[in-house]
Amino acid sequence: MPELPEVETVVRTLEHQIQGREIEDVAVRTPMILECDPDQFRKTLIGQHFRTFERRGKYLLLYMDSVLFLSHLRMEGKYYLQAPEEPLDRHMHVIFQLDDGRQLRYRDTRKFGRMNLLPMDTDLLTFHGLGPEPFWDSFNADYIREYCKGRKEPVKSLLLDQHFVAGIGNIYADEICFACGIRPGRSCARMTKKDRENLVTETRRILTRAIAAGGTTIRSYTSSLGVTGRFQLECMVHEQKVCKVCGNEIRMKWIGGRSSYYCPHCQH
DNA sequence: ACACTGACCTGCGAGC
DNA sequence: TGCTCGCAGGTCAGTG
Repeated sequence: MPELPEVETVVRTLEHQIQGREIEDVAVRTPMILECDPDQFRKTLIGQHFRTFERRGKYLLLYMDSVLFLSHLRMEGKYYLQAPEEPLDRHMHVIFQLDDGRQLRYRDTRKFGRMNLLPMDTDLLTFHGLGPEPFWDSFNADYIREYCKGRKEPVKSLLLDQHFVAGIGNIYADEICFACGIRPGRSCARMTKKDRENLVTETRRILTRAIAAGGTTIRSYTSSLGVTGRFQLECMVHEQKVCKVCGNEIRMKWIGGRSSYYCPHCQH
């Protein structure tokens, strides 16, 4: 569920909570969460401090003293800051003991999330083949036109393609299509110049609003609250029954293996 | 080269 | 009540 705005919220919350803290110990209870050797992971992180906090697409980038700690929450990954006395449940897979006595706990019911350690100088521009961030100048109408050359896939699938643009998931993809008045199943080859321009502005507008909404929750974080974002923005179409603009019934269609919600009256 | 499908996981809710 | 089944979704490997 975490998409770009939620990951951004998690990054900023962690920055606020644990910047400068040292990792005293690491317990890896579920090795499959790691993309590297668990012993190596533990040994490398012990003694390192959390220095700077960034995001690229849906990846959390935690820069330590001499290593880049990478975390992807996938569907249900969450971080908790808790006291060691608080009980662990069976979904808490990686525990970081901090030098202030607290523990940073990674919880993930479906074990889809992944962690890795990479060199500090890892090139994040081309990292994992990720496309531009929605807020980069390089994500513009001309870029979309070039990317779509020779492609016929649905606009919805395009938005979910992390090589096209980084950070958008199923919920925001539906919302962006609605905001643009484009049916999610329409071929990207049939977008007009105006559609491409709208896609850029509406993507940025919706993500900006969602980040702002997520950001407002940061103030209320307590030490044990899950550092995560549920969807902060009120959805216009995703999982809705009735269109909030025209009152028509919202339809659900299977596009690229994803449930896709749209208003047949407002979107063409 | 592009497009589509299944696997990875687990919890939950619908239906019988 | 208790079981099975399908669905949720991000990413990537595999296939057409």
